[in-house]
Amino acid sequence: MTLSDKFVEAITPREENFSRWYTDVVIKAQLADYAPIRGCIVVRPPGFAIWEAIQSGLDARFKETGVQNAYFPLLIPESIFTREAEHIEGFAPEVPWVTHAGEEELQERLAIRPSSETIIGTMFSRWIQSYRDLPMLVNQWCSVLRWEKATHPFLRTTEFLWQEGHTCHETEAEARERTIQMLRIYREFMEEVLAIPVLAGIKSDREKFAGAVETYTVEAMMQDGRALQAGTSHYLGDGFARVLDIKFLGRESELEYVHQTSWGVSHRLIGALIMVHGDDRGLVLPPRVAPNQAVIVPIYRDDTRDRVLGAANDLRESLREEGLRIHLDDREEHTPGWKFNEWEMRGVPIRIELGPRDLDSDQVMLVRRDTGAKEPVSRSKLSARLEELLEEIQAGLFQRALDYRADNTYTAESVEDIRTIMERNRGFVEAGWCGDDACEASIKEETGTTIRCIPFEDLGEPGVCPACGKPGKHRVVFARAY
RNA sequence: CGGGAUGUGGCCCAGUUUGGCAGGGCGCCGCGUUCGGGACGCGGAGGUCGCGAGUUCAAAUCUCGCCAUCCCGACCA
Repeated sequence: MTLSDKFVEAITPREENFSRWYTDVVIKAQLADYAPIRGCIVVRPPGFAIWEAIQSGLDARFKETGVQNAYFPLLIPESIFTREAEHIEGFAPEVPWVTHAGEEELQERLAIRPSSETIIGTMFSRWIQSYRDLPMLVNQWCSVLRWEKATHPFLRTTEFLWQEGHTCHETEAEARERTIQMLRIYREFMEEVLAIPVLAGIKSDREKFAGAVETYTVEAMMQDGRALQAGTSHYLGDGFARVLDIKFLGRESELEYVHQTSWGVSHRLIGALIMVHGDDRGLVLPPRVAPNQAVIVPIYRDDTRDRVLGAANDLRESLREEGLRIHLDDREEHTPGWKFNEWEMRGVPIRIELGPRDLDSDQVMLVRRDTGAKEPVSRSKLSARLEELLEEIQAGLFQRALDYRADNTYTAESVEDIRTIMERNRGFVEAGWCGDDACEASIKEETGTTIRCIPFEDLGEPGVCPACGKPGKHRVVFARAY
C-alpha cells in the first residue's frame, strides 16, 4: 500500500458511498462539525471563509441593482406570522415557538422565523405611503430555523445561514422583472464564481414556495446525479400585501397594494460546491471562491532551512502585493508530503512548492489541485502564470461540471423510462408534462423524481406526458432531489 | 417520520457473547534526529465507557428509558 492510498482511507471513495464521502469531506476539510443540538452544525473557519466569499460576491451584485441591507427580528409574533394562509400552512410543521421567558408564559407565542415575509411585510406597511416610496428593495443576511425531520450538513440543517431579499413594487410587471433579475444574478454568480452550471426555470405549483404566485429556481446536478435546488426567486403577487396591509397612494391618487418579490440562497451552496467539484482526495475549490488561491509549501533540511523560509516569506509577500490570496504553510511539525495531502483535502486550487533546488534555478514548482499536473515556473513569470492558471482551473471546473451534466441528462417518454434511468444512473430526465398535478404526483410516487423546473431554455418539442401519455404542455426536467 | 446500524481519551477501534485492574493504533506534549507525496527514536499527559434509572458484593459488559450521529426510504433553502 502506498502512502497516498493510506491517506485517502480517511475519505470514503465516492463510488463506494456518496453520502459518506460527502460527510467525510465536510468533517475532514473542517468546513463544519456537528453541534450538540439536534440537526445543527457549527460552520468552522475554513467553511465560514467560503460562506464569506459567497456573501461578498452576491452582496456586491445585489447592491449594484439598488438593494440595501437591513436586519429584522428573529422572532415573529404568532398573530403576524399566521396572517397569510398558504404561508403558515406550508411552514407550520417546521416552526419552533418561543412560549416562555424564564418561568413566565408569554402572552403571545413567538415564532422563530423560517423566512421573514410576514415580519418584513409588516414593517413595509409602515414605511410605504406613496408610489414615491417604491420600489422598496431590502435584503438581510441572517439565519433561519426549520425543524426538519432529516438533516444533513449544509444541505438541510435545523438552523441555516442564508440571505433573503424582499422587494415591493408599484406594478406587477416591475415585480416580475425583479424576480427574474435576481434569478439571473444567482445564475451568473453560480456559473461564473462557483463554477456550477445551473438550470434556470419555473417551478410547478406543487413545488413552489408557500405563499408565492410563482417560484423560479436554479437547479444544479451533483456528482451522484441528484438535483440540488441552489436558489429560488419568488413573485409573491399582492397576497402578502393584502393581509399585511401594504398599500400606497398611486399616481392616479388611488390606494393600491404593492407587488412583492422575495429571493434567497443559503449555505447549502457550500454543499453544492463540495458535491459538484470534489473528488476522492477531498474538496476542490474554484479559484474565485477559494479563501486561499494558492498555498506555499517550503521544503528544506536543517542546512537550507533559513534560506528556503526566507525566500518563501518573500514570495508570499510579493504575491500578496499582486492581489493573490496566498498562504504560507511554515509549520515545523509536518513534512512536506503531509502538507501536500492536507491542502489537497482542503481544496486549495494551486500548490507552490519551494525547495533548495528551486532556489538554485530561480523557479518554483506549481501543482494544480484539479488535475494534479505539475509544472516548474521561473520566478520572473510566476505571477503571470498563476493568474493564468487560476483562470484555467476556474474554466476547467465549470466545463467539467457542464460535461458531467450533459452526460447524465436523458430523455424519457414513459414512467418506466424514468424508473429505468433512476435505477441505472440517476441524473436529469427531460420529458413532456401535460401540466396536470395528478400526473406529477404519480410520477413522483412511482419514480421518486420531482419536476425540478420548467426550464427557460428551449428543450425542443414537449413530447408526451410520461404519466398519461397525452401531448405535453411543457418540456420539463425530472430528477431525484436533495 | 419509518427500517437498519453505531455511541469506549481528540480520532479510528478492541473489550460486551460468558459482569471482576479500561486497552491498542493514530493524534497530542517534551527532547533529539528528520523534511521534494502523510518520517523515526526515547520519555510523557490524557477516559464520569453517550445520558438517566435499575439488577448485582461488583456494570463499558445485563434490563428499561432517553439522547445523538450515520446509512436506506417518505417531506423541504
